[in-house]
Amino acid sequence: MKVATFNVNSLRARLPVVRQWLELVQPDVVGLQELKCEDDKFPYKDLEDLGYHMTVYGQKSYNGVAFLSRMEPTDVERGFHNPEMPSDARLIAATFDSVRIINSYCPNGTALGSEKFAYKLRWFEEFRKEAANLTDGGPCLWMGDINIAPTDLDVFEPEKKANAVGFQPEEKSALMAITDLGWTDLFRQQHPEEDGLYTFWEYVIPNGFKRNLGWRIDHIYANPAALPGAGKCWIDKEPRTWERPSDHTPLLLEWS
DNA sequence: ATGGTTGTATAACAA
Repeated sequence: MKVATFNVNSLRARLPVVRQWLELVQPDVVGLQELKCEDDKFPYKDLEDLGYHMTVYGQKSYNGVAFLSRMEPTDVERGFHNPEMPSDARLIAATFDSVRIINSYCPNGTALGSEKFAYKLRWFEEFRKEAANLTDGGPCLWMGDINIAPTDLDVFEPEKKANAVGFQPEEKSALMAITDLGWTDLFRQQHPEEDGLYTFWEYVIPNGFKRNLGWRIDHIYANPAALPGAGKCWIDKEPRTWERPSDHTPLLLEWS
């Protein structure tokens, strides 16, 4: 089956792009991020004719994650288990046939030294704790907008990013503390040397997409049990070229 | 050059 992750930056604003892309690519499971709507404003009726189950965890204005899937998922979980964590809608997990998929919209961090930056690090630490047991069990994929570029290959002009949120040593360490437990970055595994392969281009940089001034911050990770099922992993840049695009573009995985 | 754009609590904030 074809699995995808796509930060849509408002699903309602992105309906034409998302519909066209679903019809063109025919993915079996899609993890969406940045819905920017509450559950009761989710555009179920605008998507129902495309034949997807919709499993939603939304909130007002910000964040929000969902699955669109051909098959009905089981064992849906929303948010962290830890009740001490804020209840922002950034995390949804479900099982599709035999594979567990975690779809996350990791915090952006906003600015160095800010409360939101501290929350980002706390969020990754909590995720590390809660996901620690998942690398020992059955097949599991972790995907989404990770909001961290792991290496110099993953961002334009890395030498100028000393103060850039998403490229700080403590952010990379927070991500590595998770991936070191046994998560493989499938796209990087398949493109171990190549730079300039991005999933996100800021709106604010003039012609940033055309000039390929981007970041690879959307990832799909496989645990050890999921590795044998992982086929090709690729970035689909096409929807970023369409009218009123998201600032992100989808990352896909062939899974069997 | 601390700019630029897009989205949502249509004012200010988030990204």
